[in-house]
Amino acid sequence: MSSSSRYILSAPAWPYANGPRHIGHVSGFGLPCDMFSRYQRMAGNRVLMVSGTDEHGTPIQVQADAEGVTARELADRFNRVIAEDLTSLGMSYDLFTRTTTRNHYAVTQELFLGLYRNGYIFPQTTMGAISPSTGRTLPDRYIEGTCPICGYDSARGDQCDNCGNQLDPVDLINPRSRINGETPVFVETEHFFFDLPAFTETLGAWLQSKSGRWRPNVLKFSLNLLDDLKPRAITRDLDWGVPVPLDGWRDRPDKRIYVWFDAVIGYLSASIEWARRSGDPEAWRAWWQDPEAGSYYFMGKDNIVFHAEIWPAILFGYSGLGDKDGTPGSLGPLNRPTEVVASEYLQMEGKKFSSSRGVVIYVRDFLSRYDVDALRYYLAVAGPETQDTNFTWTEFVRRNNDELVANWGNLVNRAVSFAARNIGSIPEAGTLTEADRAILERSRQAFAVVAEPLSRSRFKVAATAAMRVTADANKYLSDQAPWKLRESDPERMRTICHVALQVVDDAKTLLSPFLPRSSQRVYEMLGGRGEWSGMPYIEEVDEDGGPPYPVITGDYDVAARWEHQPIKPGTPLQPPVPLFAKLAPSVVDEELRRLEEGE
RNA sequence: CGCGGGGUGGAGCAGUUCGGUAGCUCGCUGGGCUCAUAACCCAGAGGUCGCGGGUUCAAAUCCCGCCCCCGCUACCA
Repeated sequence: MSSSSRYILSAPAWPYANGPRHIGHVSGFGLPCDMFSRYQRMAGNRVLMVSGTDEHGTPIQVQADAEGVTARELADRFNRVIAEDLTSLGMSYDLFTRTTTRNHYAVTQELFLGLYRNGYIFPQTTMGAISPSTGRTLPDRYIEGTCPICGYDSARGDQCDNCGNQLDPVDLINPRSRINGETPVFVETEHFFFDLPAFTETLGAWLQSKSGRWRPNVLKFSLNLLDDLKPRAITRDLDWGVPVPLDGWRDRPDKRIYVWFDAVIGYLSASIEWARRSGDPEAWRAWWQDPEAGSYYFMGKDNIVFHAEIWPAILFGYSGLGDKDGTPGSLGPLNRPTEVVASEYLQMEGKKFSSSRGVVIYVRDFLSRYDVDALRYYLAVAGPETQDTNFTWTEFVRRNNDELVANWGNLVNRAVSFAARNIGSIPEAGTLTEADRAILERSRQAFAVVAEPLSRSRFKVAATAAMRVTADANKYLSDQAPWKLRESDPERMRTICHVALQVVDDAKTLLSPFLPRSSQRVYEMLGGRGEWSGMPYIEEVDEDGGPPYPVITGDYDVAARWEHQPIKPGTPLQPPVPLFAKLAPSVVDEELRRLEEGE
């Protein structure tokens, strides 16, 4: 490991365990984080990428009730489904766990206590809606009724869709539960509140210091939120969740910590779980307490408030750094996010993704028909990086055929098959011409050119820059036309092949963060052995003999390095199998028909 | 209403922070090549940068006003 090696925490948002993942989900939190992490590892940094399924909260309880299973059973099911989805995408998690582990409960309670002791959490009695049949909190968004302002009869508990006014569910006329139609009762209930206003100054200064680094939309949005910070209830009347770790509360079956408070703590608890599984229980500290360590959080834009406001506030408060000061909890002070990387939304053929309306393509279905790297490429170059973008099958087929296949796949194919047929192995380079030196120099410089945007999560620019190398190489081959030199100048032909294969090798390195699977194949084509791109796998684990559960993990200490590596003359070459499959135009119609049938 | 994002040749986008008459990946037209998954290479056509004002020697880029699209509200990132 080089002396410039940094500890990098890669923190992709925790998918909610209420169904399989579709490509809109993974376009925001998943694949961007994996591309970033793979690059950082190749650049020699110590990456820890942790996440898991977020399994608490009312929506899972409601869905479980509807299916006649327990919340735990529902969470178990989708935890496994989601772990499989993410593994098949090649998401290089060091640990993908879940929020229903004993470890997570303990860490969540520790952070709650740290904040409580520092005065950032306080109890307060409020009026809350309760479902009379279950006794559970009925969140505002599950209540509807007649708007007291305009008389619209399907106003939601928090806002009227008709007149746009903000509402309080207590004021609704004829309030009813959206879950089962019953009339909610409003009762006095005691809850714990997180004192967000106590972090206004701290968060403001912290956010200001990120100016120029973060994506402007994230920063602007976050700064705006500061004007109106209110204490936030972080417990609910519910039995599905992490118990409140205070005397008189600990054993109550009807009070639990709010799902969003415990979900963000997952980043820390998963790091601690990873450390314990790795054999050094203290190993997590390098990523959370080393002042030089970086932490990068990836999510969709709807999660900005939790990652740029609430989670930093929790970390400040636990570290004793809010407006009320305090002392760090027993884990010690914890690093705040270096950057919150939020994506916009992916649309599906011009519509919002909707599983119930069938406007959706699930990861599993997608990958059963198409190459994972084709999806990764599409989302790298056309994903919702700074604005909403539209996934269309036409565009997917086009990107796959005209860019991935025609440009990169074809370059590999023509370069390797020509050399294999005419030479049989990687040839030595003879005397280099001006053109040879130019293309080699360009591909070598590309490492810095691509690294710069990649390290700033500008994937579109980075992937395009990497693809430019393959276009240059295609041009080089056409200009040099080695096929004309078979008889007249075999020596020159061999040099050209050497140069072309070297650039192919460089390009496969440059494309590895985006296309790990195909880069592995090119690596093998050119004589590489063992693992170039580390791939995740699922492992069954338990906690001290407790119930088993699947985690995603992997060994990513592999051959891939972010650097030009000289190819080895003499390495035998075989005529290659095409790297990517060209898609028939009929794919568009087939998929659009599937979409229509789903609706 | 408010907040955020966007409106650039046929498509998808970059450029707007620190103004100097427009770029990328494709498509299209014509030509070339034949190593390669009819892939590759060259040339060309195609844009008054949403609309209207303003500042300036000069604006896609700064200022003012307006229009339209998307999201922040929904089982859903």
